[in-house]
Amino acid sequence: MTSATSEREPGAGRARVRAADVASAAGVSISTVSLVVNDKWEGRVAVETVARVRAEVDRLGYVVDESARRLATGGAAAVAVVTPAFTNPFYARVSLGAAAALGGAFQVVFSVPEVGDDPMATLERLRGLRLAGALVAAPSPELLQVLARDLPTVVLDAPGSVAGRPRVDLDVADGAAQLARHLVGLGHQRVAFLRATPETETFRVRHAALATHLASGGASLVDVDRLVSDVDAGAAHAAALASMPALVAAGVTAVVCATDLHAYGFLRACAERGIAVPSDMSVAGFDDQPLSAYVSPPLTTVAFPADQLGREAGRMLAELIARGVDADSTASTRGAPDGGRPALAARVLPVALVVRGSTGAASR
Amino acid sequence: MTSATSEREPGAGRARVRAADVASAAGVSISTVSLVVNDKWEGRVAVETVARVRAEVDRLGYVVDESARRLATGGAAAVAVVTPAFTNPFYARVSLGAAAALGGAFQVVFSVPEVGDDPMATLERLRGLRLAGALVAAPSPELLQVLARDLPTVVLDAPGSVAGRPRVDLDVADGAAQLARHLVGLGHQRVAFLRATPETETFRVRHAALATHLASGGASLVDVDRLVSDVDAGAAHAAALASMPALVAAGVTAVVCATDLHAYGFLRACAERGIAVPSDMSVAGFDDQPLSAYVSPPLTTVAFPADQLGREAGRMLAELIARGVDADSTASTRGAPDGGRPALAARVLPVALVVRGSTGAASR
DNA sequence: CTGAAAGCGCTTACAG
DNA sequence: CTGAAAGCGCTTACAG
Repeated sequence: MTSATSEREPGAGRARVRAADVASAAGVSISTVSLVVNDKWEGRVAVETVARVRAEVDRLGYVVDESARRLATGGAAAVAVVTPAFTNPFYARVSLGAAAALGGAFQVVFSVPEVGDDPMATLERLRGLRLAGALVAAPSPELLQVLARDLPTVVLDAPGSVAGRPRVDLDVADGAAQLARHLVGLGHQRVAFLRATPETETFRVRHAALATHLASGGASLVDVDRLVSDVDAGAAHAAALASMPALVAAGVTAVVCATDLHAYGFLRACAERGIAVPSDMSVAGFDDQPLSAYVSPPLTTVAFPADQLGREAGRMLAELIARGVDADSTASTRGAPDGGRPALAARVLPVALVVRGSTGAASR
Repeated sequence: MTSATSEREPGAGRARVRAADVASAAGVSISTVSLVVNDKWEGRVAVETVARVRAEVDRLGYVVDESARRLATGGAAAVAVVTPAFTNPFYARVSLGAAAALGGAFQVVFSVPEVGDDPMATLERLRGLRLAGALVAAPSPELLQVLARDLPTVVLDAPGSVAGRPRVDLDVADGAAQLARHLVGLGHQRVAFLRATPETETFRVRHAALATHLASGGASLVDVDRLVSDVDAGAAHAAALASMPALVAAGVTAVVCATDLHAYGFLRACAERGIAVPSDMSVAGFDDQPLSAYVSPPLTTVAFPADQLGREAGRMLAELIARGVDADSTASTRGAPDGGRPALAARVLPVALVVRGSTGAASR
């Protein structure tokens, strides 16, 4: 009672209950316990026995050891969800959607590159987990290559990167087109783009499609120095402040931001510089984050169906795994529709422009 | 070539490399491979042998199977991080901090209650993972009770709930006090509180401490009907709109919101109702979310050190696990300082009021 | 310095 | 309907 360490041996109370414990308590064999807890007893174990085993399972609080189960079955029960940023609510929603679609059948492991470890190292660690597959959002090309080598992989939001790979994309280009038409309709002639770093495919497409559709509407995307930042409101704010003079000098009347997060920072910079939105300057983003309806003014943005993206990709991955087919062979499946299930190669989700108060008629 | 299914057998290419493969390739035994990959070879394996094994490990791409390793060592290599909401950036930052502190030694598993499964079911699943411990943020009392029963657990941000349990708290009461003094100093006499549901301890304390310190400053916290919502900007916006007339009728000049997320919704409601912030109404929150500096006006709020909270709790949990002591025995350690390490019972992190543009002198 | 063997807790044919 | 036994891929005394 006086010594804190002697009153209880270290780790006491944490002894796990094993199938053997349940078996001896119920007076049956381990095999029977296994059959019962895995619901494979029908026609193989007497109902009374099942009841007896279940009672002991409850009483003792038995839970199957996943490590042992996986080792025995050779099954890979985990799926990795790899996203660029944990703190970005967009990816949180994507992850949630994926977990909803996969959580029943697999343990979902979220990779957290933000913690600062080398993504490759993370991957190595993941490989030890007997992964059944992976979901990779907006990946860098290197990451993609390593991951998909021998693992069923579904890629999210990486428009145009690797053809023929199972993937679900957002129709980012169409979103940019809608936004371009909206701005042209409002009379904007000179538009700038607040770019994101690192510049993954999805950002490149947003930029390029915007330029194309602005041009076909008779307007132009003007290049402004330093109008680029990480995906972070604070960084975007600083970039906006730095390039504001150039923006004004170039006669820009509308700025499209690579993400809503960028737009928040840009909006604040306008407020601080006395630039009225939208009367002096229109501002728009991409994502439609939950908060975008609540900033001032509420943000015009291209809405991406985050949870649908995650859910859809999750479903696709589940099917890929069920087929027992890896990414490479799926790619070659495309040319040979054999009347079986359709190829999984690609799915594009529609996006929608949401017009709110941050865009308006072009100022002179 | 024509049949998509015959060109490759299901799952082909996914055969894992085992220690036995490395062993035979290197001409050594499995034991030696194990010793080498676990860096336990010094003084036990010849350096040339080590080199040979390592070469084969690299060549074959061998990664130790975690399931087998855990089974063999009996080690619990995973730690669960349980937070109320995945999509709330505050908890994302907390989780990141925890992962940073624990990620090296453990696999960190994030529990995602938002997916909609019963938290108790989640817990059962977690138990099969050979958890070494758990971090639980702002838990419901039931959850806490089940979790800590036989698992080293550190509780985060649950002020005043369970005494004597290893925990790290935010000095929420002090934050509320600072905010109360700030408002009193600005001349506010009638203040309202936008409450959060579900009302966990941390929210109760914010509310109570605010009331107390407002009172001691000669001001009062007035009760306003329907001024309550989920932790969500949209829900808060609706609640704000609904209670705005009552707020005005009651002569309230400042509203403190349970979280910044609530404040975003409230701010928008003010904008829509033509209530100027801060000249007509002051608004403040708790959290200091990354975005709070970028809303309009920038939000006065009590800053919580999210990553420090996660990191600190992670460190504490790691020590708890290293000691091989569970939550209960730690509690009893408190009364018996035996010259050993200090009790882990509690740690309180300071918080700081951040004054921005959303609070100002009380309107008439 | 090296390897054969036991054991971690399961699942799954297989034999009764 | 039930159980003994092999095997999943490791780690770790133990014996050489």
